Amino acid sequence: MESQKEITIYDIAKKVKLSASTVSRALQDHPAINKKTKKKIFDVAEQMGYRSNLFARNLRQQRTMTVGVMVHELNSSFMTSLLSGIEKVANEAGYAVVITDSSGDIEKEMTNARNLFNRRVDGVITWLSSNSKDLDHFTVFVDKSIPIVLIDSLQQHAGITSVVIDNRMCGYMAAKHLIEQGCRRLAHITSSLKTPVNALRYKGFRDALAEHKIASKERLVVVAPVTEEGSIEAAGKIMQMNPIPDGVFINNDFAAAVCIRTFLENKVKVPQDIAVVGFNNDAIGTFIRPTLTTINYPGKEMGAAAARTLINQLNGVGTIEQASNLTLRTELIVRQSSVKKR
Amino acid sequence: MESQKEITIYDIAKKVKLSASTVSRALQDHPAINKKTKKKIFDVAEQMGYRSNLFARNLRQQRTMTVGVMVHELNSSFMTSLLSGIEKVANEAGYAVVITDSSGDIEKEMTNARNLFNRRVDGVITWLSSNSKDLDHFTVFVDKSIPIVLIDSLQQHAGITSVVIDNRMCGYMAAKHLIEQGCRRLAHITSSLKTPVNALRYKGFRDALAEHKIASKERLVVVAPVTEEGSIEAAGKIMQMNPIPDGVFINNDFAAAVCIRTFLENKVKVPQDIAVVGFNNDAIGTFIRPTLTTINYPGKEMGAAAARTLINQLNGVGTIEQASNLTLRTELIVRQSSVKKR
DNA sequence: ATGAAAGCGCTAACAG
DNA sequence: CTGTTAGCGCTTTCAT
Repeated sequence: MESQKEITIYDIAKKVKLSASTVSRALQDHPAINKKTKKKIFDVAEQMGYRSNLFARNLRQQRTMTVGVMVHELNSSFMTSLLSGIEKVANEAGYAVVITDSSGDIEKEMTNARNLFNRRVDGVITWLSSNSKDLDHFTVFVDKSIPIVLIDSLQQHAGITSVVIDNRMCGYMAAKHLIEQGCRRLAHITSSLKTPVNALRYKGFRDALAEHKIASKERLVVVAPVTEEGSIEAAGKIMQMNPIPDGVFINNDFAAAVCIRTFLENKVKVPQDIAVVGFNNDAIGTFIRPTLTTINYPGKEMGAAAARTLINQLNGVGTIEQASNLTLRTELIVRQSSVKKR
Repeated sequence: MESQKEITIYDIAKKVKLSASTVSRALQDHPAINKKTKKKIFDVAEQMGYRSNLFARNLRQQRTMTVGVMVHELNSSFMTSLLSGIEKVANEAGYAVVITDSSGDIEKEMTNARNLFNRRVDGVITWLSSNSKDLDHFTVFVDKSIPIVLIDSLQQHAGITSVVIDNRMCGYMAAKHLIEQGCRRLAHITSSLKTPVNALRYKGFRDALAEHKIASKERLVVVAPVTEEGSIEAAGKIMQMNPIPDGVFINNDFAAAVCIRTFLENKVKVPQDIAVVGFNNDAIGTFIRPTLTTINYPGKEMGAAAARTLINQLNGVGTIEQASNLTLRTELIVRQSSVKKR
């Protein structure tokens, strides 16, 4: 059927009776080539079914037009948004995206880093697990001046850019909104206060309380894993508080959804008795009743921003120092679960 | 700090006073190389910070150890499962995974195919949008004998393998289960009967009815888009039927969740008045009350199977003809929404 | 405006 | 067991 043999620029050169260099230049739209010559070469290339050989070009140019993406778990819908943002920007800039998933395994993470390194990716975007990990496996990249962009990580490291959201502001917005709805006894449910991200959200939460001269009591904080059982238990603890809080900021939409259900099952009205603000803007928030007030976590935008930052660095636009930390705006999405006033 | 210059096998060869070929062979663990020599070469390579240059190797071997993944929309959580399955298998076999997303845009899909082609991916895995599209942009791959695996598509095309689930069986299982629960008047909600996938599910549904000598009435089928509004409307239509159906198979978990909510809001009890079976095994199914009986859609397994099939083809194990259609087992997950009997 | 020639780093006959 | 040699397809000085 088809010729199995790949067409090279030499084949084209022979056909048009010119040198390979000229063909190469024409194909790159080099200015110093005669317009007619170019057109002819393009036509012949098309007709012969030529496709450029990227490795040969890569080998020559010492770059791959590829960005590596390392994630520690390929499961949440946040991941899809992130990837989608990265893919869009990278593709538009002519870069391919290769993904690796370490499934939370630190060994595999190192292997993946090594593989990407060997594949000579031009840059790396990575989403580490939330617990503070050291960045040793990235030093290979740093040493070779391969740019790295970290997503949602507060690690500070020379030569590494981070794309984050303003977590303190998120906590602040959540609490402020609850206060504006008339809440005066605010609780917080979180999976842990040890991670920098969560700690910052809690700090913002307290800042808002302080600003409104509301005492923030540590015993109104419930630490619980983000599981169905954990959240039911957390909701139980909230309901046992005396007096019961009139507003709660829950650090995760799924947990918030379970809590709301638990509250309602126990005749605690939402938002009348207790107003609820979640976190993430998961699809679940619009499904449940009352619909869930939450803070949007802009996954796709973060992915896009990370890719854009990386590519700018690759193009030498904007030095690494210039923006070693990019903070994206988040927004409060007000729905029914928190609105006490009309 | 570090030498910016890349170490090549020549540098190693010079250091150990051997030829580059020997180094190359040693690094590949070639059997015909002295153990001691190997060890020495490995050590020196390690110490000099050598990393193999994949393009050079690719250029030489005419393959990239890369599989391309094309999806038509990078948003559902099904996508993440799929990718996760693909990534795992591909990575274990030493392949990198590059993803592209066409965002439902047919133009972009063709460009992506072209790009992957130019990047010389060794094989392609793709998930097309459900409406029957022609496969013209894949002929380039077929012509060059680059294997392609289609996911969840019933397209039949020479040289293209499909990984699918048994959709007819899914519909059959759903209906059979409802019948076993005592339902005798079964309805079906689907987004369309025109897609082959949905048509097959409906066929299975009817087959089960026929098997139990239950009349299947076309007017008990509701076609509605999978949106909140669409599903509320569909639920309304079901409730207006006279007599009201005592069981319904809804082709999507989200739609099923909305329907259940709508039923309950209208004092139609689930499962007592109407038993519900959904489809997909979304996370939402365990969250709602009653919890949702559904059919598991094995995304990760499909991804893994697709990758495995592809890699087998690349390795020459199992010809294309041998398994041009791989059907994965699905299972019914029984939860509260369908159980009438104790 | 075009060509000649070298070389990117690696692998695989072939030869010893 | 190891070395020699050629070449994968492309880009890019340096000439002309």
